[in-house]
Amino acid sequence: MATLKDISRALNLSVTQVSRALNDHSDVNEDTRRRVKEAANLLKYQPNITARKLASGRSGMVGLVVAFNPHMVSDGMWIEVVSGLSAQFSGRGMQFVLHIAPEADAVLPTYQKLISAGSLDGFVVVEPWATDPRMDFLSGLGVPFVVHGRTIGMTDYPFYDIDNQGLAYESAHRLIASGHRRIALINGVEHRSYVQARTDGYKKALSEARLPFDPFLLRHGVMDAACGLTQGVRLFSGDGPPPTAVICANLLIAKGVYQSLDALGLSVPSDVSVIAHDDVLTGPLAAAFYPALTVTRSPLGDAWAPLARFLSGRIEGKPLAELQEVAQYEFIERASVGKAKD
Amino acid sequence: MATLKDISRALNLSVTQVSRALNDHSDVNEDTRRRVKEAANLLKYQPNITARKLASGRSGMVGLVVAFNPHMVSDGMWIEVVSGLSAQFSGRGMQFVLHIAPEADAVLPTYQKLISAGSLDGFVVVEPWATDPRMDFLSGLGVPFVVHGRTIGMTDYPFYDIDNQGLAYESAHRLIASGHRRIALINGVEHRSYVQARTDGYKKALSEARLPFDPFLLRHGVMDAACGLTQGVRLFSGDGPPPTAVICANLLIAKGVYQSLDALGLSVPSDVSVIAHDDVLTGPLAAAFYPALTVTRSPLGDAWAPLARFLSGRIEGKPLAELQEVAQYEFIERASVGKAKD
DNA sequence: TATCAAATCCGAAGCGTTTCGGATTATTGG
DNA sequence: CCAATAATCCGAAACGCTTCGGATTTGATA
Repeated sequence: MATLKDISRALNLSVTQVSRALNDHSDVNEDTRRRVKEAANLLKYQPNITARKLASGRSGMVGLVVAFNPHMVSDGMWIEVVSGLSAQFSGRGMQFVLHIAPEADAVLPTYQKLISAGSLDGFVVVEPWATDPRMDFLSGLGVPFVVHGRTIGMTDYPFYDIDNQGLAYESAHRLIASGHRRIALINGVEHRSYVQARTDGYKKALSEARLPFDPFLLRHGVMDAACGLTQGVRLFSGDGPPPTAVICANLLIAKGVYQSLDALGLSVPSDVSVIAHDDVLTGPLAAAFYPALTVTRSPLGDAWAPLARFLSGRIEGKPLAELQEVAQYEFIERASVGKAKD
Repeated sequence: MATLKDISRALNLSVTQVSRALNDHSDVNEDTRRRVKEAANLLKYQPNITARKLASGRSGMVGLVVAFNPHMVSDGMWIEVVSGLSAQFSGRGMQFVLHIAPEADAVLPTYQKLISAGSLDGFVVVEPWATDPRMDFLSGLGVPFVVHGRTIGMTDYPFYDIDNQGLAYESAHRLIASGHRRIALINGVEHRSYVQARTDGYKKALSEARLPFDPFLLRHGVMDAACGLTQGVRLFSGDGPPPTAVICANLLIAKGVYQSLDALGLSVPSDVSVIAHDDVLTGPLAAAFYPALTVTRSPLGDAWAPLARFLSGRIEGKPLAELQEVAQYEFIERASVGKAKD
């Protein structure tokens, strides 16, 4: 483990100058810089980020804190999030670590501990709620963070989000344009901000078309196939009059809905039209929809790069305006939407 | 963020003494210690682990480095591992973090980086191969680590393992005792050390009974239901003469095997006997086997506490003898094993 | 030639903690 | 009453890095 001192000794330079050379400061001779970097390579120098953090306040380490919940065991999305972010940050010479808090109540204290322990430079927070204490907490402490998604209302923090309201609006709007009057929305768990945003978009489309909002047609649940299946059954063979179209918050739900329709002897799109949102997760799902599924599409994987960029930007003190983005989705028309029968 | 200096000032003590008081050193007056701890609480003092690491070489942070592989996305076991370990370490006042390397080749360099960066005290390594470069690498650097499982042969490092050879041996032995002569083993991916150990136990039972080893009956694959299903089909409707019993490396495989037998019109245990190993994972699997499944049982969750204990023991320099354990499994006889027909 | 600015360098302080070596006081045994 | 011992305490150095303020050299400018 070579140190700055070793390099400085070898080159007959001061530790100061070696440090400045390696960190690309301006006041060091180009030739010196070259020699220093050469020597650093030769000696396999790796900066001690502990010492760096102590001296400069920056460690180059950022983290994600999530509460353990039993549901996540079966939900591979976590790995996707963590490895996506990990790759992006290590591409920027930073370290990304995951910390699992034992329960939801422990998240804020865990932040507190990690912060005052002084080992992390910032955090990324995922799956925000419509109103979320985490952002307030971190803001209050002045700790840099970036959010995947955003809260409703004022967002004075960096974030990357997709146009959830827009995609729900457009899905509903297109179905309405095809003559549908009873449109269901099978959404994620309530109070997640993106869930709420989609509900808003859905309602907006309804009200613009002067269609009534029927609570029977709005469903919440964890976004898996089981949810799609059960909600599908309830919608199409339940108490109320069934919808003629359904919007699914993701592909798994759509899969469940297809299964339920199959079981009930209903067919897509002649009996029921379906639109889903496609997060483009890796894994064995998707692809195999028949009839081919019309979707709004925005790859989850597109989020990691901007999230990493925004968080480092925040740490470096860039202005907020450069650190916020709401990405567009793509509307992909396939075969699962048809004219409403009446 | 109070520091030691703040406390020392408030109490008119030296920083040294405050540090020693908080760390339970011997040469500090009981009364002083009490006062110090009180003040620390009052000022919400949290030790700066960055500074601590720099001064003492210990940060109280340990980590797990795993290579990203697409398969893990669908495999919830990771969350289980990470959260189990996380809980145990935080119970010992330590931090546990996960670092995902972009690919298998990047694991060793990632260790290298994290080590010379000087932020972690040690590592836990999981899913060892029969011969595994990670242990050699870490040993060579003198970095503390603990292994979940162990390599074949000399193990001069702390580990927690279960008696894989024993459970495979006993499973095979019992089936042989019930008159079975053709016994299949659907095992995990080759070259994992626990997979190899189980193969060894299986072969040992065969050879003790003077039964031939038939490569047709030994299957390897990722340990999920799909594997159990396909291997089941191949075993029981494939080229070779089918077995009368099958040992499954975990419950998911067993589930797939049950499905395959069901599909082929074979029944348990009259046509085929089944024994599986039960890791007792949380999640929606298991439980629903009919007929009830005979298993060897050793909960994965039992591993986290000893692993954490062993790693901190290693860091504190405890002797190796106290830091190794191979846990016993339990044999649970249920309804899936019967006499062999002939 | 004197002056100034730019380029390049360095010493020293400081980040918050641990720890070594000793200092001070109180206690005990002879 | 003195020396030895135990109980408590403290100053200062160290960990490896960054950074502030200034020093030195060079070249251009007036």
